[in-house]
Amino acid sequence: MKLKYENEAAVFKALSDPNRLLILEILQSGEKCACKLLEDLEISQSTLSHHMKILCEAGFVESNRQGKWMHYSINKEGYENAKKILQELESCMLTK
Amino acid sequence: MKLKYENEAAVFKALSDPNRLLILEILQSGEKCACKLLEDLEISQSTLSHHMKILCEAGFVESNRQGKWMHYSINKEGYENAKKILQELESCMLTK
DNA sequence: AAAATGAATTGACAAACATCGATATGTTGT
DNA sequence: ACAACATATCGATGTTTGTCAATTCATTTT
Repeated sequence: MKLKYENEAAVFKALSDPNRLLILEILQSGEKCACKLLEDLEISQSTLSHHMKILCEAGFVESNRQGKWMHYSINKEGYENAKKILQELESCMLTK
Repeated sequence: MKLKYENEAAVFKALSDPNRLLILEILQSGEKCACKLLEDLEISQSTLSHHMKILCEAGFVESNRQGKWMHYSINKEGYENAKKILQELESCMLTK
């Protein structure tokens, strides 16, 4: 089923940008607000927002608004899902 | 270190295309020659060759020429590497 | 209600990517 | 050496992606 591969490809696509990997690493040390991420990440505010959307949609990050600040934190589900896909890909369990 | 993230991003980028995931799955059932892959994969010969190069360079696939046929097979190292990166990313062990 | 502030969205643009047809390279059999 | 075949490379093209500045939206504070 072609759709399946597209969903799975999207998961890895989220991990295929250096800035996004850096964001994930920074978040490993705990929840951060967007403004804090911006300090560490020589990119514009709109670019950061764009990356965060991709990471959230792929399940790697959770967001929660606290007042006017947006707080981001690691969502373990994304990692579990990515590892599961890798595992299935490796053991020939994907359904056609 | 910026370079580190680029190398890691390239690993996941290799997995971020539906056709390449399909190729990996097909190879799970054993070594295949390019012509066999071409039969299953509604893409042109040059496109297949391009994808195989990416998969090989990212460490997911090994190639070995047998006469005029090129045989491709799964390279476990790529999967181990990808899982290692995911694990490090998850446990905050990446060196800055 | 108005001003201020943080984040998301929009529109534009260049770089990267997937794809193809055509051509080149490498291998086998005549 | 040559013809046939399998694969790789090249050049072109349309699409996707990462990026930014400008704008809009949401929230808080005055």
